[in-house]
Amino acid sequence: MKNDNSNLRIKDIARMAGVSEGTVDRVLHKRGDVSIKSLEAVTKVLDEFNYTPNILARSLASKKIFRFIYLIPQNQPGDYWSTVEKGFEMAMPEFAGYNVSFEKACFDQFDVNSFNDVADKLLQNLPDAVFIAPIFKDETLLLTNQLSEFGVQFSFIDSMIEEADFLTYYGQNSTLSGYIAAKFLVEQLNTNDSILVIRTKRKGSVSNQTRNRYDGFMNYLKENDLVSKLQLIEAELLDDNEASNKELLRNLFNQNPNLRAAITFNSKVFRLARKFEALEINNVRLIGYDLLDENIAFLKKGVISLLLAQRPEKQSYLSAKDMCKKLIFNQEVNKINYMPIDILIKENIEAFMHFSE
Amino acid sequence: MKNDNSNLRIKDIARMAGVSEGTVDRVLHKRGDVSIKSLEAVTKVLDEFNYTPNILARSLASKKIFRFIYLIPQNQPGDYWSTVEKGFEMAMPEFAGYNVSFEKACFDQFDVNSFNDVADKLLQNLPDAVFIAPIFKDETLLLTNQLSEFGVQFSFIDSMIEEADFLTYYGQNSTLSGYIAAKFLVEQLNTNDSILVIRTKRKGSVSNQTRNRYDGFMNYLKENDLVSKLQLIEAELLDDNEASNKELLRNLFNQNPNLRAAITFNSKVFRLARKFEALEINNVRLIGYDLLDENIAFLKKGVISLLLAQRPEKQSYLSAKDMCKKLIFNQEVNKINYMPIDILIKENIEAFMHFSE
DNA sequence: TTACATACTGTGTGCGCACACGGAAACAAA
DNA sequence: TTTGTTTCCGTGTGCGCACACAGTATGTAA
Repeated sequence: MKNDNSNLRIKDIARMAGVSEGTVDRVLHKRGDVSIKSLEAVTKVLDEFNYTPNILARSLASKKIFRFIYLIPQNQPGDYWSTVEKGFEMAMPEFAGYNVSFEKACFDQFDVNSFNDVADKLLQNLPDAVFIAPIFKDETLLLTNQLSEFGVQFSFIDSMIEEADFLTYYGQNSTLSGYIAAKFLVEQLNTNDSILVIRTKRKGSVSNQTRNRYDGFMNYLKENDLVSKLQLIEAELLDDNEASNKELLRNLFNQNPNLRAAITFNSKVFRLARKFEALEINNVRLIGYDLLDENIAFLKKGVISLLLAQRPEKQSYLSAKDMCKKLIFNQEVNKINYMPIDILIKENIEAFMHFSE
Repeated sequence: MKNDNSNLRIKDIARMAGVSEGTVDRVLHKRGDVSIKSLEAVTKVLDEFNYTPNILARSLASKKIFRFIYLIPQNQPGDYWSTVEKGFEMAMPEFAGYNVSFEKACFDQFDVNSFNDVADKLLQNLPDAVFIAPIFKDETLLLTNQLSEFGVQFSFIDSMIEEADFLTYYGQNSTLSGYIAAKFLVEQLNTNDSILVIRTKRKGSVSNQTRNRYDGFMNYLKENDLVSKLQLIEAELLDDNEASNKELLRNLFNQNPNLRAAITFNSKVFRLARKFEALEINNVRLIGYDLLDENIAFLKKGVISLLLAQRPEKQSYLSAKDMCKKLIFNQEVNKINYMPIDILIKENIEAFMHFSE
């Protein structure tokens, strides 16, 4: 290719190839009805000048409407998945001009049937692209295989299934984020101090993310030979019994005066913080994950020392943007994208939140 | 306004207002030659249906080319200002379709005359928008006053001049970033430990940013009553004498066995790190600013413990984007935007860098 | 020969908008 | 009356592209 002359038009290509604009159009859109001779002539000129269509004109003239659907867990304002949804909502107005429409399809993350239901409905009315949070691995794979078969592009957010032929993945390196949490948690501890590790099972299942974070956490302790020097106390809180949870914590702290740090690997550290506040537990370093409204409030108050975050709204926004790049702008995109692991403390949370709009 | 019917066209507005498309066009562009009666009729319909033009069609039909110019210090690959420039370069292809062209105008940040030269040249051939890093306050104000007079929009990056009538500012809260640096630096120190504070004057001047960071740093120490408990050792490195700098450091460390932490407030902490490496100084917590290539390398090696960053490439990119929002998409933008203060350590730098592309 | 299918190609129209141009209408001056 | 001026308004064209449609050329069968 000679140069990136981007103001070259179909008309110019046609003239140079010695054919009409219609023929060039047929080549560009692989519509057929073109003789081999013409095809070669056009392709040659196209390559030589590295023709790129004017996206504005294309979108203006085209009647094609792109249907994008996102499959994520049902959510409430302020929780994790609502932030993910916000990212898609940010993308909507930006790409509306290019005839992209977004549809939402939520499922119950604790009910695989609800996932299958929306998956079935989706397959009956195929969209142009799908974004999936693959909570249910096997069922998701079933869906994505079908999508591949029909030539429908799809992307993963939050976590990924390596076997599937997805366009992009945006998510966090959870193991690493557990590792980092450990580093900050033990920083100021002395030998024989204790760490409280809270593991909440929700409806009997532990998510991949949560498990990976725990593994990363333990890796750090092992690598730095801290397992023997620090005492690890693992406890499990019940999802629905606030009173007994509080009692449990009270006892734990009474029995372990050296308890100086606490961590939980799901996004609900605010529940722990709430208890800490109620029990007037100070001098305990508390670290958690994700920027839920309630987590942020406790971080600002100083009950939570540090939060690790992963910009969930960017995950969805960039997924959508990449899909447009691929389908509309015909650009290449990067397949696997690990989000930065943001370290948030009382002092930098304000600017961080404000910046994300 | 009734609704946000965005697929309403000029033709529809014209019909509803009982005038021709040309008249609607004249109203939209304030081109005059419209009777009061028509003006009112059109304005009424426009408001009622909250008409928004189709940006794609507008850009396609319009022959206007937007000239954006950015005024930043001359830079070398890998240094701070080159990252700022990268942000503008990222914006270029994204907005090229909308007929936006970017021009670069660099000056010597230690020579006010060079700034005045480019400012003069700029005024002789007025662009549509200007982005300025206001290194020289008074001279910048002289320029921006002229720009305001001619109705040329301008934005500040890195730092701002409050008196000027700028469109946006993107930059860091430097005082806060100094405060946070102090928090992380003293975290693991004991009473009577010493902190080395390196202050490099470049060509006799200290930038606002650097001074603010220092102030924030001292604020933290005062607020936490550490000034008396920790010993502060201030030293000044020379810009051009590596050998004597090394000697100076060697002596400092010999004389102060309690030296456990070091910090410098400009972006060149790698120079300090280099000396630390050469002198085989370990066990000293070193904190610095900004993600220069060399800083990152020392962070990964463990010589630098922590870097505070401010996403300079986002500052310029978002400035450019906001300018387009204002001038082309006719959207409102937020005036003052503090960047997040990113906390980078060995473990999370990789994903952070990769993510920023 | 005509009729008709096949293979390919060029032209025309419209997407929504910007903008030039040529007018009409009303009125004043000659 | 004619001529000119001012004020206002509608129409036509083109931006680069997608796509429908009407062709032309050639071959094949009746």
